[in-house]
Amino acid sequence: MLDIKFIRENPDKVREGIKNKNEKDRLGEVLELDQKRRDLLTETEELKARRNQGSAQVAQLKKSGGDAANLLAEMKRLSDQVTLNDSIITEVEEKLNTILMYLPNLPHESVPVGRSAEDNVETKVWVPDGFNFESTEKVLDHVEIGKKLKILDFERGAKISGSGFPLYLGKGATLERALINFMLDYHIHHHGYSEVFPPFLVNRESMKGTGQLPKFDEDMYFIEKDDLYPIPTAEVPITNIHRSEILNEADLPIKYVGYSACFRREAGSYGKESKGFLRVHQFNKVEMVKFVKPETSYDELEKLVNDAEDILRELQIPYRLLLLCTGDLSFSSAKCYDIETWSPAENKWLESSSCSNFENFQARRANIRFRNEKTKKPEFVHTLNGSGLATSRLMVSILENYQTPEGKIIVPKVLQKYTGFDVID
RNA sequence: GGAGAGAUGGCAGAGUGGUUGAAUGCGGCGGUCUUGAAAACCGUUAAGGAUGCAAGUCCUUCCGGGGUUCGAAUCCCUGUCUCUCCGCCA
Repeated sequence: MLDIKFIRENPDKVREGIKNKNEKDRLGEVLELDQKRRDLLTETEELKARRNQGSAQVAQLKKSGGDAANLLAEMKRLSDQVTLNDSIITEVEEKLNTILMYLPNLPHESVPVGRSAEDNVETKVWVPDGFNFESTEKVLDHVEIGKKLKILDFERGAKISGSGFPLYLGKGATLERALINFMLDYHIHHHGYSEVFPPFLVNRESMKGTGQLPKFDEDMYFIEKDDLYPIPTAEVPITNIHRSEILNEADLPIKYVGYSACFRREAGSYGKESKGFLRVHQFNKVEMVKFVKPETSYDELEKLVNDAEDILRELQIPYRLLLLCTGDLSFSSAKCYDIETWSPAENKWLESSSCSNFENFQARRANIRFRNEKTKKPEFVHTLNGSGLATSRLMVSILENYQTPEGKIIVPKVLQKYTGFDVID
């Protein structure tokens, strides 16, 4: 959520940011409602002040045994007016708030302006020693090799739940588990994150806090009976750990890493793009979340990206880094890097991680603050998060990049102590 | 799922309709004393909003929502959460 004061004072900046994000501009309505609200408040608060004075007078009169009948009648009228005004104010505030909740975060000035994914900027490509994009070796895609080695079974997953719910079998299941454990351990021991294991179902407030609601209701699974949402990412429960709290400045930055299953409806996607792991309703992800002081958040973003890259370098998976342009930036984020891993069979890059700085957009929604030691006043923190990483697309890259000509899979060296085997055949 | 108890400031904990935004204690901050520190003593210490150049003034908030009343932390309804007991259960 954007600061209404900032909007009021910088309407042009806000307008430009919204436009660059290809979002709908409802600034006129916002400014109008804001003005209306303030006018009503001023008027009503004056009435309330009079009511408070009157009430004190009544108390005084009663104590001294005087007659308060006339005063009480006048007070009644006053009070009715206040009640009426309050209900109008509530109405105006609700309207204003609804629009504000649908306004996107503004892009940071360092983000390239662009319309779509075409305009994203590739900032880095990393490949293991001896890697060659032009390799002519025949590689089975992850669905074929998964079936052949009996480690992935998309058909039976579909039978159990529906399409997009992968079933891992045997060494495939072990490899998935190993990958998750490796990534968690690495972030905990090499990057200083503390581990959390969050709930996978969250309430409405949590979903609003991180920005999934109200705008993206259609993308979420929802359990109506209990009013709970299966999480689309661990970002939601982990960021909400500190909802409505005032943190100690000395404790910042706070860095959490946690695993969760992620549930996404992915309504409207179909065809080739959704084959196998490429687009699924349930996948596994290790997520990093940071709460930081505002002036450090862009440095923290660079570190966050590097933490995610470390995993790929350890796994020896080719990847590239994209700086997203304004038009491809998500609703809540001010700046975002995507990390894409290489799929030789698809002959393209697959998004495996997304690392974002939300500045205080989420902190405002979720009311997450810290007490500034100098001013003694609470201020909003900046929140960041990044996948470190999602296993599904990463698994595609592993199964394809570690394939031998005979159709076996070599287990990446760093995962071997987690799997207990070094080859899948 | 059933029965009961509870939710108050950073923490603990008073307060059952009228200067209670809230006693008291702890903690924090500033000061006195001290060579320094501790102790003791004194003072200070919530958040959000409206208005104003500012000083300030005013409004709201005692888990959330609704109600009664001139006036609600306090009374009524409702939701959520916590605790205790019973039931069920990985």
